[in-house]
Amino acid sequence: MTPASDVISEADRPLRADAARNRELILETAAVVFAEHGLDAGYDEIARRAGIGVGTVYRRFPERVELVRALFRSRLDEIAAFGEQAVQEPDGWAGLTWFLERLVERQVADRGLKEVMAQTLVDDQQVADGRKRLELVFEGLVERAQAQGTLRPDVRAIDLGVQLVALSAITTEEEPELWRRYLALALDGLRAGAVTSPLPLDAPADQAVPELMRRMCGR
Amino acid sequence: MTPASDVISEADRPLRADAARNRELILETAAVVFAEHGLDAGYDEIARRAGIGVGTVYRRFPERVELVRALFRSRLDEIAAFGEQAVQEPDGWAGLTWFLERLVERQVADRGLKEVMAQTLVDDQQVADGRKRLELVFEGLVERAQAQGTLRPDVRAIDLGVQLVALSAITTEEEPELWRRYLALALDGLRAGAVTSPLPLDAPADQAVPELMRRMCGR
DNA sequence: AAAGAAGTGGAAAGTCTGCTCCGGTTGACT
DNA sequence: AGTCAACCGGAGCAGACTTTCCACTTCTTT
Repeated sequence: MTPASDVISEADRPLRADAARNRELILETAAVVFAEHGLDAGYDEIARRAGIGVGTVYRRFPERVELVRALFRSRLDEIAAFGEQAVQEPDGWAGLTWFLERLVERQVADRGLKEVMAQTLVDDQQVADGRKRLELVFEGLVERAQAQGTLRPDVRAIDLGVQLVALSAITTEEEPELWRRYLALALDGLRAGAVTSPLPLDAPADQAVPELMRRMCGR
Repeated sequence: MTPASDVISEADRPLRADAARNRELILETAAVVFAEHGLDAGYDEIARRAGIGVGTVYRRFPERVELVRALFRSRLDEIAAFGEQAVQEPDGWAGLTWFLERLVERQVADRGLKEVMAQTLVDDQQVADGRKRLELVFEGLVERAQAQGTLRPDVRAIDLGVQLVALSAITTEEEPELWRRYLALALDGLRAGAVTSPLPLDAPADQAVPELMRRMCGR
């Protein structure tokens, strides 16, 4: 059908100056809108706030996933970097709790980020890599704190992930920091000294996690 | 305009046999549908499953709240009864945890119930009374366990309510009981012995609770 | 500066969802 | 049994949201 050269040139051709400008504008605006309304905010909201037509948004990002990818590829690495920073702290418990606080702070401030971290709308290599990196650093922190005897030995990193997503729903307009109270309670239950009896179920299997996270984010 | 007698007779007139039958059918079906999809499930879903027309549902319950009221008035009392049963147990901690388990079980099984308990769609005296009764019995259980020195003294009943709603989102098709693991973790953080440092914030103020609950139920 | 390719805006078409309305049916009452 | 008000079903209307389309503008190239 179409010669291969056409396909390549079509994909690689640089955007026209005004189109490139608009692309940036869309990304900036979408970052704000997604943070407020989550990943399925309307395109017209983005267009309106950016002061451009809806058509322009659809032309640049015909698939919503593309927009999401473009926005969150770097964000996940940014978050993982916090984890690597937390490893610097010699006290495993202190490092872990510091990391958890940073994570919830981010998720509370950005609903879109929360949804991306909770596995919704994935299927991108780079996003998957970012999340994988995050998982690894998370597991490292957990295992270290357990080795130091401060974190209870019967939890896995995914348990903390689940609690994190649950916690990040605990905010209000008037009391935006409320989650900190419940994080403190949860942390007191995670200390090695808090163990009373074996946990009644195993941590969720890997393949169950995506559906779980989707549910926790409100369908 | 209309004579007063007309208004009265209109309100009091008993339903025709077929209409009464359908009303029951709607209630039965709505109980199932609300349990599955939450309080804003579509009326057509209810109609379809009941094998009747949408119009019939709308005619009988023009306002959704009326349907919700009719369904949940008794349910809340039923739940409060669990609390009163829990008081029988002399060990305050055992009674409280037993009660919490019953609550989450119910909320996980019935999304509509969860939303009603979480203060959404209220403004009915009887529903408000039911919730009030529930609150009181809850506070009683909390205070008793604190007096017995098993529950940490720095939490209030509303804290348990918040954690409960958060926990009841933790379910999956394949692992419906998963919430039990996280309830166990939360409980370990609620024991008197788990206190490490003062909680960083106060429990949410009463007037902040409705918005909080609404957010936690997914908008 | 002229030509044409690329990009734009927003009106209009398409979709989805909640609700109403009315021709036809059923049950209650005499 | 006949009359009529109450009730039924579901086609279809209204409004919100999503997506496409194209006449017009802007940029790039020669």
